[in-house]
Amino acid sequence: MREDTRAKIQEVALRLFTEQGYEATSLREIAEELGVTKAALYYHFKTKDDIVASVAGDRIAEQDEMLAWLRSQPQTPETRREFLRRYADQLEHSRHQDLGRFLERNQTSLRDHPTIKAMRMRMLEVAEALSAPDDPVRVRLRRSMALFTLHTGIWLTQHYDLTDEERREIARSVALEILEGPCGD
Amino acid sequence: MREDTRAKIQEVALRLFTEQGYEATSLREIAEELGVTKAALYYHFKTKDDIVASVAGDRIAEQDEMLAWLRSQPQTPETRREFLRRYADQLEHSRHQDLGRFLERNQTSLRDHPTIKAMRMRMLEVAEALSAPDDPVRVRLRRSMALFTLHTGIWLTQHYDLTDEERREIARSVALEILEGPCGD
DNA sequence: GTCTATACAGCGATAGAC
DNA sequence: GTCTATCGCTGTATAGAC
Repeated sequence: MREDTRAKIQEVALRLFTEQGYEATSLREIAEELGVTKAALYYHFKTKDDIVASVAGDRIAEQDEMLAWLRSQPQTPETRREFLRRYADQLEHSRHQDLGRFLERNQTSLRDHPTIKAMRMRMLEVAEALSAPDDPVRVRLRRSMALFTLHTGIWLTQHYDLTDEERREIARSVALEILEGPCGD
Repeated sequence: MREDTRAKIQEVALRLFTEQGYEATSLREIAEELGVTKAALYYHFKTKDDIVASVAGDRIAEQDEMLAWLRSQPQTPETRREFLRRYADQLEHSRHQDLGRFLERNQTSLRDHPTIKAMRMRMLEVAEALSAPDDPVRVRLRRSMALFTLHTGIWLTQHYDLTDEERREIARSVALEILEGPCGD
């Protein structure tokens, strides 16, 4: 019963941070929802930031895995397409989507947070790894935007009457369109 | 001398909010940088949020203007291209770029702020107005991503050794590429 | 009109009792 | 492992000096 207090804190905190924002959510709120006091949270986590860091760790490992795979493959259009599909599949898992939504919505608050900095750096590395060293900047930018479409697309289509699966499918197909440029690079 | 205290507050506040985040910047910081007390700020602005609202007002008017122009034109590829160019030109003015960067980085903090809500709604309306009522969702999404490229592109290319003008030119050309899709819609 | 002085509740964080 | 009590700081508010 007491063993998973830590996990419950992570769960409640991530949900409230995503709904209301990181800074707008007080430790008192989190504690009250769990039926404990603020100070009890400080037994499990050193700081408020620390709650976030504990959740973000897994995601970094996955990004590193994706990056290693991408770099181990030959730089071909098919590799890039396959990477985008894998990336989209990863986003489907709701835990990542929750974490992703949280990070997207709390960029400023967490800008100087080391774990979050590491995650953003990985994101840029991934975007860069989609291009060869001699590709011009505009090609790099276009491919980065393809990656961003997977993240943004699901949010941008929220106000249409679609299922989540349809949203993902549309985001995926637009991302693939953008990836290789007009009339196939 | 005292007349432009208000303008100076807006200027300093917007800069600090952008650099450090909205919630992470205290009114004491802003006041100290201007050589006044916190309470002086409350003479000029009712609340902290109110400082933001006062800055965002101008931008909403401009968005409405852009929207009115776009809706008054025939829905052709050339209209859309021209709109993207005008939008990019507007972004060039540093005041808008500052405001844009600020908003981008403080989405959560300001989510429930009425003026900011109005701005985000305009942004989505603009993205929607790039498409006809019977365009499929994937075409709408692609065109929205073209618009976003103008905002994001300048940030994404920050770590290359380019002038601001080169960055804008690249963002503009990639946005135009994305706008009309593979092999020109 | 423009600002200072002062007060207040709530915040993240810490110390120490149980 | 959780509590109470407390710290310095925040945004907000008002009374009153000039």
